[in-house]
Amino acid sequence: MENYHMLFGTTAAQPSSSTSNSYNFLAGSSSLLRDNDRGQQAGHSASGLSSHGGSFLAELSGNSSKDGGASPPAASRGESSAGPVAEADRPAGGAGKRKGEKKERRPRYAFQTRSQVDILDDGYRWRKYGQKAVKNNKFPRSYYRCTHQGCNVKKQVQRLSRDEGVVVTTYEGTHTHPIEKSNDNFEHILTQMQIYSGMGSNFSSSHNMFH
DNA sequence: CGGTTTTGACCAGCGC
DNA sequence: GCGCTGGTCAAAACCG
Repeated sequence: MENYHMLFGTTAAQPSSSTSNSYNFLAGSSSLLRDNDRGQQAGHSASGLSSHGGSFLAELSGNSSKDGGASPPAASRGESSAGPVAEADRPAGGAGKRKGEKKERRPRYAFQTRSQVDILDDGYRWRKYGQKAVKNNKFPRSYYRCTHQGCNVKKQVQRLSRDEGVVVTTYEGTHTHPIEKSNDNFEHILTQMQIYSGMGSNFSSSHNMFH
């Protein structure tokens, strides 16, 4: 992930005005999504989408001061307070077992890529833990989590319905361990995708940036 | 066999 | 307060 950070580091690294300038290309994406919905859910579409994208961008670009650092990292996802008994009580499901854990905001980095494959090998190992169909997108969104112990990094991958070739990947959190694979591989994946960096006014493919 | 994906259900947040 | 939507869990299926 460090690689990504470096690659798109120009956005996040900006010391000043770090709020808005980062991820301008995401703004582009939101407009794309808006284009997608083709006006269904009139009245709801604009506000809903804008709010959706807005929060998305907000979380991405800056830390919301809403909670004000309320929760230190609980660090233990597997609280599993309920034993098998609860399972018997509730067949299939029981997702919301943990209670004490609050939402802690962690940095999120998102970008669009153009690729044929949803899952780009970024050097880390991911385990898929969910898949959900989102509104206004015919392609489902996939949720992945880093399999490394103690590493709570998550990422979600979604493909735009309009542009089948465009894949939006959102990373959440920071890896606390080195990459498993060599970085050469990363270079390899660049050859099969183009990164939309919408900063500035025109698109440029990462292809050119690195070669 | 171990790890990963699949898949339906549950839950929390938000809007109405 | 209800319903919709997105995010997560976990058992079962799947795959090397």
